[in-house]
Amino acid sequence: MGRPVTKKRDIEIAAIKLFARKGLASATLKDIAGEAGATEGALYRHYKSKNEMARQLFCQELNAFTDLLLPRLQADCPFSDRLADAVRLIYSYYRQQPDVFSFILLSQHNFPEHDLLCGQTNPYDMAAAFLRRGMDEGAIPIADPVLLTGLVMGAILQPLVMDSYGRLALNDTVDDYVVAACQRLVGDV
Amino acid sequence: MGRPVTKKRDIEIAAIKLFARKGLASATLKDIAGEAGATEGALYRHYKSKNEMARQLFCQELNAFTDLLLPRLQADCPFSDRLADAVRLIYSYYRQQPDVFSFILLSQHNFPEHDLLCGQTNPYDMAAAFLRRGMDEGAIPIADPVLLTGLVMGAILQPLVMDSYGRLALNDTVDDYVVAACQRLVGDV
DNA sequence: TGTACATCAGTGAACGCGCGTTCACTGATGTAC
DNA sequence: TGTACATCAGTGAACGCGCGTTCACTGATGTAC
Repeated sequence: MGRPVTKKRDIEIAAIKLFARKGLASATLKDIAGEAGATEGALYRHYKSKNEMARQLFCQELNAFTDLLLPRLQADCPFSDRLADAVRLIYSYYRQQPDVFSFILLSQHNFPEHDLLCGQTNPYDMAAAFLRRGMDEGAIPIADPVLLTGLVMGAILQPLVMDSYGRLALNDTVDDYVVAACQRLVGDV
Repeated sequence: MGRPVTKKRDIEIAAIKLFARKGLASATLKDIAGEAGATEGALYRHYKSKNEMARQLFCQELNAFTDLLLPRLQADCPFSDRLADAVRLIYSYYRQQPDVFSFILLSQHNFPEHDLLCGQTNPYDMAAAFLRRGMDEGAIPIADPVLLTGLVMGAILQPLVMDSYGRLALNDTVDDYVVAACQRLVGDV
């Protein structure tokens, strides 16, 4: 039997929460240690440095999410069902773990090259491939898949950003509307 | 005749550029002074502090932009023309001043209360009012204006974000496609 | 026109604070015999 | 079972660096007479 409980998980949860709410640069180790009920030194028992911790948490959480998302995007069902599934998954993931989701969203541009290294795929490439397949299947009109990815991802994610900044209160009826809006956006036929 | 040239404008341009590219917290005064061809002390001849400078630049640039946008949104022409005008203005502004635009986009959540103070209106409220009027006029289906604002703003802005991070190359044909996509998205009739 | 003074953007060295990081130490747990 | 030792998460004080900020000083320009 390995050593029982450590504070590693507490530190991770605290770090994700504070990174999500204050940003990577503004969340200090003092903040994180305080939130986790540990000291700053404890952090270095589990991670090499603050940046290394942030990078590792980012990859870990991003991969956990894309492991759920990818099967939905590649499923064997009509394009519009796959799109609806994906939107609902994203919104449900955000509702269950808002800090994790905000952390991924906010930090995505802070790890320049490691985007590609930590996982086989990143969400943007996955979305572009998904849309490209929809075009190949004749489910949606031909267009630049990368541009359409931007439009769709933006439309899906912006309401979540607005929710996390208190500009919008997400309720249960929202998902259906967003699904329908995305289907209009891609020009579903 | 007032004093001739100072370095104030150089410092502003350098600050906006570095804030846009590195973020408020990561762009240091040393960076900014170096980029502007000045010393760190020179900055304090024009601004009380780094944060004060950032806040002032943000308000100044945001107001300059909304002064252009608002008339388009409130014009006396069909709803779909107003929408198209607004999209084209945004994309043209971004193309002409990418650093300014990225700075506004990135910094928008860093000035909690001053959003409302520095100008009469913020872009999200303006967009929501614009969409509400479209619904009142019967130009688009009734929906939650704030949610629809999120969807539309996200769709419009995300391609610009992707362009600034090199994921997407904006060319001249993009604007037309984005305009059409937004019209589908709002359910234009 | 020339002289004395005021103003002010800019300089560059210095300062002090807050940050990430280090380190000697503690104490609890697991292992060997 | 009991004793000696190894391991390792956690502590908290200390360190040094980089940052924003300050300040005495300079030099150029405008103004008064």
